[in-house]
Amino acid sequence: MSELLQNLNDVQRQAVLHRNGPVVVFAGAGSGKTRIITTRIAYLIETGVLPWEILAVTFTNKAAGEMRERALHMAPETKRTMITTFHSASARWLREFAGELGYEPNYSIYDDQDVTRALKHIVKQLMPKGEIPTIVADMKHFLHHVKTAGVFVSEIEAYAQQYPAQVPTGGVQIYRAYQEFLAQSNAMDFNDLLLNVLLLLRKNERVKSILGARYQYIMVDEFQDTNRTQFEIIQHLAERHQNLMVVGDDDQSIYSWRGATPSNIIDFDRTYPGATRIALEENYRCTGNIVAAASKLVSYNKKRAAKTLFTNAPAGELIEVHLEVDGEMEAHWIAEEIYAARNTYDFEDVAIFYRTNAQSRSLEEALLRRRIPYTLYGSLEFYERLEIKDILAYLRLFANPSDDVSFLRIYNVPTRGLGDKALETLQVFATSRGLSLWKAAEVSVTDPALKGSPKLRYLVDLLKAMRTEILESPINEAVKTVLEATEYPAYLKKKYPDQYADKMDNIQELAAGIIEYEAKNEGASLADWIETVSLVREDAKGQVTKGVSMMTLHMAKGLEFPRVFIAGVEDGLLPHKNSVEDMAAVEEERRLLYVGITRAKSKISLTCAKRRRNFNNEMAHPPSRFFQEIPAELMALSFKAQEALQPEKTPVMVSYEYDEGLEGTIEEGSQVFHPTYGKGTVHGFDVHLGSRKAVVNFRDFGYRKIRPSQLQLRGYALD
DNA sequence: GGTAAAAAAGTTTTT
DNA sequence: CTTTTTTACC
Ligand SMILES: Nc1ncnc2c1ncn2[C@@H]1O[C@H](COP(=O)(O)OP(=O)(O)OP(=O)(O)O)[C@@H](O)[C@H]1O
Repeated sequence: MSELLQNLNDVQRQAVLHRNGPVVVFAGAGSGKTRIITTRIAYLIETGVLPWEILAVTFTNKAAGEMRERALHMAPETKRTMITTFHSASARWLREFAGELGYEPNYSIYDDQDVTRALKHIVKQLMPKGEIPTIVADMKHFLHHVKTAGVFVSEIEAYAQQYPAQVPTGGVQIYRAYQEFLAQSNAMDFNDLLLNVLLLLRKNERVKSILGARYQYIMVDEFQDTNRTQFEIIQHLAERHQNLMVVGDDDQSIYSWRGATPSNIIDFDRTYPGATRIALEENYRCTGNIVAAASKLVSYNKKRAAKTLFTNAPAGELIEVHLEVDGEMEAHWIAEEIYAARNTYDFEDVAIFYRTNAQSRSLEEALLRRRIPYTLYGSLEFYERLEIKDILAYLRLFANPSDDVSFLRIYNVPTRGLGDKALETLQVFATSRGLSLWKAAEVSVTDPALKGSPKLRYLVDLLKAMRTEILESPINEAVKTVLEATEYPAYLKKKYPDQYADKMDNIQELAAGIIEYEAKNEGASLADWIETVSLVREDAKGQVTKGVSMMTLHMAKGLEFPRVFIAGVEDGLLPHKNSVEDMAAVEEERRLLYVGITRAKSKISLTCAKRRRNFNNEMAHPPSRFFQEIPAELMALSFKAQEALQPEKTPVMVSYEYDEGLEGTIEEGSQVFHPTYGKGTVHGFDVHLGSRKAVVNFRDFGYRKIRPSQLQLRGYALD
């Protein structure tokens, strides 16, 4: 028997040995689902399948990375197997085939911020008046919604007729204009990556036959989180060979807001009648107490498929519950615990999970104070810094000259005397000729009849020279070239004198990231690096776990750590306040906690804070309602937690002490409160620069004109 | 058209 | 409270 098969139980072995035909593995947390996939990849290779004939996809970069590492460990040949996320796989197929849809292979991938910029631009052109910010936000939400649901732009008209309530005014028009803008910019957003692959597989016989033949064996992990589009892509890819293995757990479905459809796995045999079904029941990861607590908790969900999960492991320690007065103290306590137990648990063995990224800050500070090393995962901060975005915009523009969003960003950065007026002229010109902005700028300064401005000519010449140089030199010099040619450092120094050094450090880090990438991927082009950066947004430095791992509960899925802390287990955070109204949403929050708890191999602590600073004001959160659902005998409560968790003191429906002020309309005579100016009285209204403003006499600041949306109503003056 | 000061917005979760 | 956007003035 192959050595690979020896680390498996009988059921797992059956799954790994399963050769042809569809199969679904449905099992609870820590039962070895990922182990099945990684072992099966290695085993298939060992028994003659070529590494590149296997495709393994999952959902998050973190989980894909973990899977890649485990597989590599078993069979080095898996280096040539595509083990990745849906989005990265799609991006790669589109580099090959996007030409069939009218894109250039060097298309840009637009992230959330780019999408917002593009939408702003479009909304401004289509609806010159009105509250642009709210429209942009609404439209973004709408586009995200329909595109996640798999509604193509060609289908939006019909969709709007069928579900008028789902489509805001102007939605159809905006969707069309948006796709046109992206096509013009040779760009795709994250949803387009999937939709375009699906479109090719549906409509293009050539692509379908090439991709359909390419992968003999396809495996999908975390299948409960796939959406309709992803499942359909997989169906097309597997149609010819029918060797599809999907693996998942409906109790770990935590991406419903991204269109995840757990019925994909629950009703798998409806799509593939006769598919083999394999259930795993033994948890190999956690202690008895952890399995018992998590199982009981998730059993409170009404919507779930029945399953058994047991462990032969000893009961181990109790679930530790700790209550603190505020977020800072909570973080402090966690840091002290980690430090005190450093001989039992190496820092690398410890993870801290939380519901929202914003919570990481106080935790970081506490760890820093104790000098505990840590790695923060999933923080997008680095790529959102303005200096990084600026440099990236230049590089992206050189990889894809049609990229208008990038052009708009660097057009006057560093400042070179090109303002809104000149931009407007350029935009009108570009639209009338159907050209990208850069191309339009080029034409307008070369065509003598158009007498483009000298400033614009300077920009065009600069960009052209830079592009030539960058495309001809090794990619690790690209950042240097941009800095030198644009004199960006001088601009930074002038504009941000005190942050200059920090910002330059960040840029250096970006440059170091390119060098490292180039070393790892021989012959990689600038476009390859940009794609990686757009899709796998981890920090530029090499991602070797150093110290304590910190991440959101979402990101923790699929991982495991000996020692786990979950911070902020409070009503309002977990379940999150935006979810408490809706039963289904609360069930998802419960699953989130289930996922978090089952990441722990030996010990877990759940902490909450009585009060937590939001931005302006503090809010009080009672301990999470989920504590009532974990058997009391499995929990070790600290003294303070004991008091707070008395059942009668934790009402099922919790009311919050949000400082939201009174309900009602602000009118003349209203007593109002403003975050900066404090208390004041409304003395009338005025239409100022297109928006309605309240004229307020503030007690300490006198008269100001303020948008009513910024004011909180505090009562009425007595006549 | 550039800049500083004032006002508004932002924190659910990810590709 | 911090960061981004808008406005007022040069
Ligand atoms: N047959 C086995 N014998 C011993 N250990 C096992 C066995 N199968 C899996 N394990 C171990 O159990 C742990 C959980 O396995 P794995 O990550 O594959 O589970 P999973 O089902 O994918 O979990 P989850 O759904 O919670 O992410 C891992 O540490 C793995 O090495």
